[in-house]
Amino acid sequence: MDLLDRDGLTEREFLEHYRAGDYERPSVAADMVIFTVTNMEADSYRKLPEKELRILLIRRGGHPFLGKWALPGGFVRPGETTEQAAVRELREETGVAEVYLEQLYTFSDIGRDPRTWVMSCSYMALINSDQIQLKAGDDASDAAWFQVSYRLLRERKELNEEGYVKTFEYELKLSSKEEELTAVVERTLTAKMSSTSTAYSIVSNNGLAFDHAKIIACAIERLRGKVNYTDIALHLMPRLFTLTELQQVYEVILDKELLKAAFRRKVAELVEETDHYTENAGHRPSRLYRRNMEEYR
Amino acid sequence: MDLLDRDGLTEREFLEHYRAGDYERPSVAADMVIFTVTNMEADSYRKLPEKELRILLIRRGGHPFLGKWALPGGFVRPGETTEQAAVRELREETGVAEVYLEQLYTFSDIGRDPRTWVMSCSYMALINSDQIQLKAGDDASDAAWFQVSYRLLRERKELNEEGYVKTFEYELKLSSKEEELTAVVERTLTAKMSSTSTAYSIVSNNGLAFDHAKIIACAIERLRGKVNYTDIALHLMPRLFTLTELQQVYEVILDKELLKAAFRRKVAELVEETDHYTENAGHRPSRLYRRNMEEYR
DNA sequence: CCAAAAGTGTTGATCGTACACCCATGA
DNA sequence: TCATGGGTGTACGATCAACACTTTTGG
Repeated sequence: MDLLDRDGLTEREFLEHYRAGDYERPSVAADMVIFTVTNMEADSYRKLPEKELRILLIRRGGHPFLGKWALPGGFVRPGETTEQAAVRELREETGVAEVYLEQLYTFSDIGRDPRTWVMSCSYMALINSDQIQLKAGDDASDAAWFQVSYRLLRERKELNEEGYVKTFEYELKLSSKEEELTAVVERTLTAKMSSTSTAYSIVSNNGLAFDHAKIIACAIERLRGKVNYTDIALHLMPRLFTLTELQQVYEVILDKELLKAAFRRKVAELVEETDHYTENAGHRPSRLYRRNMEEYR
Repeated sequence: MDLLDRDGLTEREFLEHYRAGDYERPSVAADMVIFTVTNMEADSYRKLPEKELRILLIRRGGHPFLGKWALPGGFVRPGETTEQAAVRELREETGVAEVYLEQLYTFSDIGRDPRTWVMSCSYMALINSDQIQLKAGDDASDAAWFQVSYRLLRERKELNEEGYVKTFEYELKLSSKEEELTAVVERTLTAKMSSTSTAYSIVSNNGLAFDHAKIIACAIERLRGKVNYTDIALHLMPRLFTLTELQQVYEVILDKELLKAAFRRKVAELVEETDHYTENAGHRPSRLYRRNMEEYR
């Protein structure tokens, strides 16, 4: 089984003498969009608190993009996978270890980092509100949770001789107590006879570093897509929750209102009843549920 | 707007003096799973040819994995995105320029390439049978189209105190005229209270280089998933095709038989009628359709 | 009492599955 | 003529949207 190559070397000999060439290599960063859901206390004692979808951003303390807000992340180190790098960064920034983590997309546009050749392998993480309080903003004022809003602004379609081009413009708004960042991200779908391709581009950007507006847009779209056919949203819930709370989370992710009866039937098999109820709520107590670990997906 | 950093530099000054550190960097390769569908001529003059799903593999001419079969691909060069690298490789290997191209996943396991630190940003390409004949195996006997079969072998589920582990074992079989490669790929879904993660691993592997069995499995799963809710399969069709041919392509991708009536209703809005018909078929002529460029997705 | 939410039942539309049936061709 | 595929109609069940209605609490 010792095949010899053109130079008469076995694989072992080849590897022993292998020298990585002098080709230029990119740096690879793992950047993460960390989602959580928080409560906005309501005025009336009867009303339930409203839910808000938030992501964690870090203020840049050095060039480039000094003072702008960026996704938590960092370079992948030797001996580490991109996923391990993401987990490491996550723990450094939030102190949280066990979360839902999913690779999103690898961005490699030239010039996306003005310093040098850097690709970003991006991840989405979901943290529930239980875990979040442990260690909120570690590096003090340099980290903050921003409320997310992502809405379709405009939709265009142009036909040409070989196909069509569809353009979707989304407005991404991120707001913390002190700041509001806005970006417009465009998704372009180019359909020709024998090809179809999708490309993102940043139309305008106020306050976000690098191409992170794209990455955030990508994450929100993935989250919205998956919410409908997986139990992914349950990773944003504390251990015990009411079905109304779960519905609020779905609503805040999808940015649209859902019907109660239909929603309950839909999520019925994703959750499990407990014998616990909410108390002192100003209205009828609500049964508490937990994630169903028995079935599905 | 000229912010100064800790060293009193503007962004421009900082960038002018920026020197990429001596950190070790990974090589990044773009590897592609190129799918096409071919006809297997049938015996009887009445019968339609059977469709086969195929992917392109290249035989390794040097260490490591000398003699094994690998996905077409190569290192991403400076000044190039991973997608551009994929397009370049695609043209080099097949001579085809306009195809459906989609990024799949970035694999970064340590040791996946025994030579050095290499990540693989993987892509899936779909080529229709019109394009394919132009330039089949460029590098002669070193490239070949392999018929794909990917079947669930076993499914396990283990419960433990903090959640469960589900394991799916798939058999990947790739056959060309001369060779048959087999691999078993395992997908493991680990669900704990506040996290869920999926991991692929190669259980056995006979004839494929690197971790390419994983990449191929990933591509097939993506293709199967998308077939059901997009018009992606149309990229595998020639310009004009019958609905039965399209159905055959769906069947060969999903590896299951579909009902004619239901299928036709489902794809009705993805295609457009033409006034052309098949001829000399040994049975009733069939209307030819083309991809509908008006609507959807 | 009553505001607010918890929770359930019904109806009609849409969609997928399954099956049955008739039509048209050319060797 | 008849094997083979082309093409359509219908019926049943599951799922989902929309709405209406009853129940239960705490101030």
